Amino acid sequence: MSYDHQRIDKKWQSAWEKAGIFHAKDEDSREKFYALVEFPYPSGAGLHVGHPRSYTAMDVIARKKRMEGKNVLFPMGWDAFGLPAENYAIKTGVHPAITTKENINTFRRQLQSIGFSFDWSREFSTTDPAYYKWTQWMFLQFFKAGLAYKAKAMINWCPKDKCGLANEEVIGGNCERCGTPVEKREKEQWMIAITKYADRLLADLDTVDYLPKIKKQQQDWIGRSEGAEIDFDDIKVFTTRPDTILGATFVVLAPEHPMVGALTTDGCRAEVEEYIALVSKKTDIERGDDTKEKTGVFTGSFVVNPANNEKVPVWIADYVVVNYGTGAIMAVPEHDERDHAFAEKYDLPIVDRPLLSFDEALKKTGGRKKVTYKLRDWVFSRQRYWGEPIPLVHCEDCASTGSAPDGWVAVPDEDLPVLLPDVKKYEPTDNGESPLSSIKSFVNTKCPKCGGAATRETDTMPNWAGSSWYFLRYIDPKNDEAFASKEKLKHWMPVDVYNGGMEHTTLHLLYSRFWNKFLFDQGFVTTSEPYARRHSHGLIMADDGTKMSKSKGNVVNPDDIVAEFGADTFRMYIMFMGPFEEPVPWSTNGVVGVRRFLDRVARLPEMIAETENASVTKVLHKTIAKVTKDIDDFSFNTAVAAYMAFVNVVYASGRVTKQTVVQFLMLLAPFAPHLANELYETIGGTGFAEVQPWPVSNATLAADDELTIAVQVNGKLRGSIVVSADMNEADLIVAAKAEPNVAKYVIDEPKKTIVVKGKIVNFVV
RNA sequence: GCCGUGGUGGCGGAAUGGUAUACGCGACGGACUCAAAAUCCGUUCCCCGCAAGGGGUUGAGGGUUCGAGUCCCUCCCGCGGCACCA
Repeated sequence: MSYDHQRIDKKWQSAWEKAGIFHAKDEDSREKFYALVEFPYPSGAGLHVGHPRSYTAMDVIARKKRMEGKNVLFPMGWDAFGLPAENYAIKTGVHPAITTKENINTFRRQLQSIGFSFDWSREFSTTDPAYYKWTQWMFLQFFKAGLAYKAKAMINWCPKDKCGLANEEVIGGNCERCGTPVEKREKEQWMIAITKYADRLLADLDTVDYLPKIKKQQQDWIGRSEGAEIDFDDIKVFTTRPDTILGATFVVLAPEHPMVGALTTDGCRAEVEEYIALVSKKTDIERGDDTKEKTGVFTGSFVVNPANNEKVPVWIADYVVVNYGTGAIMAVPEHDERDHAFAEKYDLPIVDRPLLSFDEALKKTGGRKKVTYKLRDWVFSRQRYWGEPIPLVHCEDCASTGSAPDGWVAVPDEDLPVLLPDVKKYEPTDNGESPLSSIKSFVNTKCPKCGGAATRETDTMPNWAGSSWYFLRYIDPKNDEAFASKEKLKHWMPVDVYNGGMEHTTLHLLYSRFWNKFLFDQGFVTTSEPYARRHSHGLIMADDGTKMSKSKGNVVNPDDIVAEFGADTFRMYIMFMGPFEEPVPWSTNGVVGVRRFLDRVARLPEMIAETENASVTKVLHKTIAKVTKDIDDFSFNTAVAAYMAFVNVVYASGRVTKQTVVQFLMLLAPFAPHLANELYETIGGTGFAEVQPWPVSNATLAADDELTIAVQVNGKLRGSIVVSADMNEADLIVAAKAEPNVAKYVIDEPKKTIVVKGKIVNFVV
């Protein structure tokens, strides 16, 4: 009998839905377990095979935890603000809300067809006004705490998306979304002071269980370095090597440094202005290219090196960046490669002077210890339509009376959400204004504070806003009084295991940790860290090892695999294809292999007998132990291999007891839940597999009574002997020596005999 | 350039310092069949050998160890992150 996957998949999916067995209960005496996957952006292309890799892994874990008696929360929702829906609207005129709704329906249908055990009763989208009401409310908490501020700053600007970007959204000098090289633009932007949390975001990594590479990447991104700030007259420089200060023969400012104008002498002004104009035209990539020759220009001014009172010239060069340290450096050509190259090119002195100690240098110069971070504040404004409106009003009157500093007034809580208005045109503008700015009825409003005429902020939030706190909303998704009740937060947080892509390590993962910490400080959430454990999955590549892409036409659609081979085959193959953290190529042949395995499983009921070989019982208990451990370790591929090995043993033996089959089906249920339920029902089981207890390995039954011991001579394998497991060491050595082939090599008494229990006897002769 | 990570059959991959190549794919052979498919059973790292057995093999070269895919050193290649961050 080969199994009819289409019938079975549907049957059990609707049975689960009807019984509501995946609904997490807020009041429950069982221990809670919160399993989280990154919620998807519901794109028009539908689900990609990459999505289910993460979802299947966490579904396996969630299903196992339920069988182990945990109260599991495993939710799903939609991160639906973002550019593709907006760009589609520009092309077709269809409102993003409509496309988003359609795409969500497609995604939901696809996810349900794979049989994920999500609690659909908690589903929401970040674009729901009932949700973004709280995103806006949280932004106002940042604003009220002084952490959200509007500032004129050089920001990253994507000329294609016509939108400002956060530093985290610039990948290798290119726009994270579209790959276009970013430009620098000076713009007034809402910023959030994530840098105030730099030290805690770094230090608290010690309190969480993240993959080491994830921690490392966050540490590098935060980029803490200890050094000193030292005054060369009015110029403050930052250095990690104050000990080298006697060799500092010039000072370099970044071209954007505020003191450049004042320091430039009339004689040098034309040249300096020309240089600054030249630099401002460069993209980040051009400027960051350290293989190119360094360029710079002399300001005409000199300052005093406080360590030796020597006059040193002040230069401007774009190898110094304005927003790190103080934007100014002391150049020590003798100790720094870059300074050396620059000094050689412009014929500046290179001197070898003795080193001071760190403290000596500070004392001599009046310098201060200083810690600097590479992390920058979060650029939070976007000049696009399809995002949460920033809930602030600008009032000139309040600005002039001083009742609202800079005139920015928060929209009162009772007026939230500030709804996204309908527009006719979605096009972003070249002048960097949001499309919302052309809607008079939205822009013109009354000041909540003084009642006078005022205008709304027209920038929207980045798509990272809604995803920064969604894990909190799942806990209490229908609450209208708060984003989530304190009691429920206390019950469910933190997330026990969170899986997602490495590409979010310095974006979503960092932002949401920060966001949660802020809410914690304000007393709104109960844990300082949102995720106790973080894991990540590798990309699924096309069968030729390249990235799947629509343009190459090598994208695998999960629908096709589910329809042809069944949901369980799809799930198990995705888990079997390779180590979970590594990128792996898709192989349709591999899918066929897993389907063959499930066909073999489907025939197990035909082999049921009154008794079974001891080898079958033994391998069952070994398999239970291995699979249990492998799932906990995210080692899903070897768990699947263990299932296959078990079935191979049963086939070789030809018979198996019903009891063993039931145990095996329960063990299989997290990976292949539809087939496990069907077969369980076929052999007379009652109730869902999902509510059966997780099988327990019996160590006595799993133990071997006979062992194969490898016998080595000088570390080289010369034979093997089968002995009873309880044989003592002396007898074992005698038996090993007696092995005929070994005896040829071991004639005299061995110099040394090494016995590795249960594995090896090694004679050194 | 710096940091991290990896390199194992024809392919995807497995292996707490202890029998390298589990499991799957592919290939080959057999059974079943009028035949094919499906299924079931075998074989499948390389070399020598009828066999017993022997030799070699985890990117290259050294080392530590009774024993190294695993640990250490040097080098080569792939992937990821950061990238003039002072």
